[in-house]
Amino acid sequence: MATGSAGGTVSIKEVAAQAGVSPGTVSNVLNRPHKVAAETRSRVEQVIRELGFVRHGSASTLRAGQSRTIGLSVIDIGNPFFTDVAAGVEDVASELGYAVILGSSSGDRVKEERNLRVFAEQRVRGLLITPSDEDPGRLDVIRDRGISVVLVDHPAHSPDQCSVAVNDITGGWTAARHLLDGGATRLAYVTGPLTIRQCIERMNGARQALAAAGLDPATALSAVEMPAMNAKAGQRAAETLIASGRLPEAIFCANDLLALGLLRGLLQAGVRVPDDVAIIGYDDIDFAAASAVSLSSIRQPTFKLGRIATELLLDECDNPGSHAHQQIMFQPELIARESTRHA
Amino acid sequence: MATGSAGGTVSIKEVAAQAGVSPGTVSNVLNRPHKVAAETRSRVEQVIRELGFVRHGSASTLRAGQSRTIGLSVIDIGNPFFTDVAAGVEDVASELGYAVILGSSSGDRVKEERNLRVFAEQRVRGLLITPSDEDPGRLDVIRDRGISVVLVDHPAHSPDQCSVAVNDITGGWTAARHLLDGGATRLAYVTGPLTIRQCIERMNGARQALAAAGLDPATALSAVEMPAMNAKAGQRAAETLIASGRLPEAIFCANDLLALGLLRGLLQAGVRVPDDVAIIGYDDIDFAAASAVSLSSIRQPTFKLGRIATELLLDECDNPGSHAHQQIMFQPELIARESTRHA
DNA sequence: CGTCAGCAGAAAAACGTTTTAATGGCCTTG
DNA sequence: CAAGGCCATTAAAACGTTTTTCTGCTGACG
Repeated sequence: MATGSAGGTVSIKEVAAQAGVSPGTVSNVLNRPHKVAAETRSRVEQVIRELGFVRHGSASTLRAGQSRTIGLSVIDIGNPFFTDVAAGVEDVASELGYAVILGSSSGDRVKEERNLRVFAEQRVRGLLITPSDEDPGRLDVIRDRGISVVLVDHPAHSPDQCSVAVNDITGGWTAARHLLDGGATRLAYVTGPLTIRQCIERMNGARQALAAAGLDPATALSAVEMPAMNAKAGQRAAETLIASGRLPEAIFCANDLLALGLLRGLLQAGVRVPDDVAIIGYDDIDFAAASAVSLSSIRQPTFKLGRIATELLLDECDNPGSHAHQQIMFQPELIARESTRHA
Repeated sequence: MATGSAGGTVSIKEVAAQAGVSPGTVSNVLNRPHKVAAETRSRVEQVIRELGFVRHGSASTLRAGQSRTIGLSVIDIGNPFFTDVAAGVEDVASELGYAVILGSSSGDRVKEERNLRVFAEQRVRGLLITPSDEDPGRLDVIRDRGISVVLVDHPAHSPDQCSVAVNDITGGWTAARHLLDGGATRLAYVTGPLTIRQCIERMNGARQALAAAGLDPATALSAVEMPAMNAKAGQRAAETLIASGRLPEAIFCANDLLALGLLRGLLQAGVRVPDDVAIIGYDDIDFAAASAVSLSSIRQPTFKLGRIATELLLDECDNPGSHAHQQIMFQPELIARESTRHA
């Protein structure tokens, strides 16, 4: 009941007039209820309900100098990894009344920059970003405006900012170690662009594991670099590998999307998994367990990543004085399934 | 180069002063470049770059009375169906310089309402929403403020608004028809809450197909209603069906997530698919083709849904005079794979 | 040569809030 | 009883744009 169907938009002034108080008092009811006498407060609240008043966010942002929105810039919203992160972010933000502005760069530098500009225009309160490369100047548009930034799935290089990440070196190490344990000595690494930090570090981790096992990483691990990190690219990687004539004994994929595409490509070509080739992915997305041959993977605490990043960001925004920057690093976890079942 | 590292935030006034013009002229350079003499314009643009000026979106929104943001409210951002829609939306919006505010309701009425309020506060230019139920009053907070709404994956009931949907009756009909073609006569329908329109209509479509085939829908199709529509719920549905002692000959799932979970559950219990039970899902998400037994499904033009909905919305916003409301209805498409392979 | 149209730009008001300083009433205290 | 302090509230300025109205100026035309 009591929805103001007054057509147009009702401002704080009209509420004030109707309640017989000044606009300032209405503002106080909204933002510092304890400063208003109980009786006045309830009268104002009553009028607010009757008139269906909704605070004009832009006016509030303009005057107060800070907004109730945060920006979220991910690389690919089509990837369940980022979707899970986004769900975590949305969860916390919505709880606290923050709006989340979404930007997906698709790995496109121009698009990422355009998104950052939109965030800057909106004067987002803070920004959560999984940077698509190492360019440190990229975020200047944002930082120049004093907007806090938390890096997601990317460790901060300096101690003056927060970050939430998962150790990709360990992850790569674990994956390769697992393949070695299965008896493989000739490995391939199917990856996205090697400009992406995650791709490089997972590879480096794998190399370290090979070296530690007494193998020469240069010959024991051949990289297949694809321009994208989705299932389609994985399928094309399968074609490439098959066309090359000599399949490796085991394949480590930089993410599950690549792995699922690769798996499909190989199975279609009559390659048996894991008998002919073992495969391990990365991220442990929900669908990894349901694939044709269930996919071994490296699990990351995705939802948590989003939640904690958002909590850190909002803490930094709300308590600039007491906030201590944190660089949180989670450890990934091996999930062994059929695709790497040892003989 | 030429990034204004002037720390704080630079306003249109400072640009004006620096360029020796009035703030109004700077505004014109920004919004109506053709009204400004070429020489003046380039001088102002030069200063804008030098100072690293970025328009304050809130001030602009406040004064102009309209924002450059749109709201997107979906039911479950974790579902690839909505993710694909979101990708389409983001694509168009970002191209046109609009920011997308994301809200995921998780089917929770309270959360949806909270999100709508946030959209209202932000004075979004327009709203794209997949309503989680039929409640017509839900959107009043939005419509009272004159914000355009386009329904996504939901046909509009009245001709005074736009909608983009896919025919769920046809989809249900097609799915059931396909199962009947495989020789099944005892079917089950694994679905989410039957308060969700899509779930009901797909069921009704299936029933019509049964009736048309001379079967009694009441006995030939038993519904298994789950509280959620994700893989976990699908797996639990498998347990339910197995516990019931008598498996149907074929199962139609209201979406692919349910189907994938169900498939996994059945396979783990030793049920052979499609030999013992055929399964068909809905949405044809990317992962349907890669599952243990590749999943037959009903494909919807998801990305397109998002793109077109956004185009309609922005057309409605930008040309309120000439805009003609459209209720667009796509037809779904059967994708037959192994999970319904006929004997 | 005078008038008028057209154009570039300036000045100022306005958008809806928040916030600071000011006001008046009431209670406490000496 | 007077002075001071506290409290709830008000008045008014400010945030950074956009937009409308207005002012000079230039050039064209009769």
